[in-house]
Amino acid sequence: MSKRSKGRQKIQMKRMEKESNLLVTFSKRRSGLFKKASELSILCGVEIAIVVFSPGKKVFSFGHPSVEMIVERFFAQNPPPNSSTSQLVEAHRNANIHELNRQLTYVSSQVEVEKNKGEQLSNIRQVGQDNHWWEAPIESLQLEELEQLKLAMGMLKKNIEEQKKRHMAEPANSMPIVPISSSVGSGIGLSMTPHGFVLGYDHFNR
Amino acid sequence: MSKRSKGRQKIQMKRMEKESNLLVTFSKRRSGLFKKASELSILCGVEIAIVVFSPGKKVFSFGHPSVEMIVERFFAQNPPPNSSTSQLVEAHRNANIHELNRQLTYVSSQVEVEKNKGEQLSNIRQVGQDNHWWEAPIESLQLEELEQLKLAMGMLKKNIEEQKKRHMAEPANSMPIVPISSSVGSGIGLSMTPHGFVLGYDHFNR
DNA sequence: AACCCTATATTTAGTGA
DNA sequence: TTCACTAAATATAGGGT
Repeated sequence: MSKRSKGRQKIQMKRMEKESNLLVTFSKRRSGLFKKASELSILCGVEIAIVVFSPGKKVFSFGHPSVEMIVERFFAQNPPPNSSTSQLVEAHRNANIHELNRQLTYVSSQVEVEKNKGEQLSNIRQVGQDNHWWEAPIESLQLEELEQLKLAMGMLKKNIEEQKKRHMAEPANSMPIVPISSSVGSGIGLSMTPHGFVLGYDHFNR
Repeated sequence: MSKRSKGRQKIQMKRMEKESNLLVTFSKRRSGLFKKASELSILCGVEIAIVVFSPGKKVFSFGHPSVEMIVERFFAQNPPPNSSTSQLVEAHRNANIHELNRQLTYVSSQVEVEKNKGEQLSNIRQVGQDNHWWEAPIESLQLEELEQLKLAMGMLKKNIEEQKKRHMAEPANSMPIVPISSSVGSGIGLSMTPHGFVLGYDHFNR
């Protein structure tokens, strides 16, 4: 009970040996990667999409505003040679699911608004019953609500994950899910910095 | 000169105010994000693609094996039976699952931030911890936002249920993970590659 | 804008429950 | 498999050049 951990250890940058650790690491890092992407998106107000195939060949994605939108943008700038892809995107755009997407986006925006309000929140007051929570100053209660929301989100997410898993994914096998994605753009850019490796010309000017 | 630096400072999770800092931050974080992606790819031997639009609207991408390939794989997993329409619809459904997942990830991260902020901001008010609104209606809480969320989630789940029914056999594809490549912009081609970037960058070491 | 530095903020490998 | 924890490894604001 004294030394319970040796702390984080340095690892070689090569494929992990132990499959078990690999799986755990994948999960942790994927999560961290998505978080970073989310932060980048928020902090800089930019669009980003990520698509990852897990060791089990399942697919995971992150996108803001959405993977589809980014794909569309991509193609809008640089029409793809292969039309099958664009067809998919096209079809997707017209899909009925748009409604659902819209709703989630809406909820998301609401949370965002709430966040900002909460920031300047230190003491407050009323919430007219007629006021929409996001339009009127909110009180501390919201923090609890957010707390609940967070919890609920986690639960629902887990639920979805569960359903997804039950249906497709599976024991040591594949059974991929097929989503959307992106491709090349026309811009130029890409300039890995730190120590070299700059290509392209990104003159961040507006 | 005593203190040349205050060290890393904590920042709010919201769009950065100062455009100048935003640009610098974007550059740094994009770089970090790509590095993380690269590590994930190497450590776990998985495929991943990222596309980001800079504040200046230029495109940056990372991909292993390449963004294009991953995109293709995305759509290629399920070979077209015949009707392009059904295929598209099918792909669309699958895509939706991930998109939703992605949305949840995003919103959750936002809520998380606010939650933490809220914790240190107040302890006022306590909602019955055992009172889970999604399991039983709560009286004192007029959570319109949660209502919205729940509604959206409900639809989401319903939608997934449907997809499940429609979704069945799907040959697991394998597709070996190939070496490198990835490209940026229309022909420029340079890119970040997990196994060493083709342009000398000291294999991510500090 | 790209880098360098430094003091912190975050992330995460390894372990145990 | 999912959490929780801890300490070491990294990532990065902020400030200079």
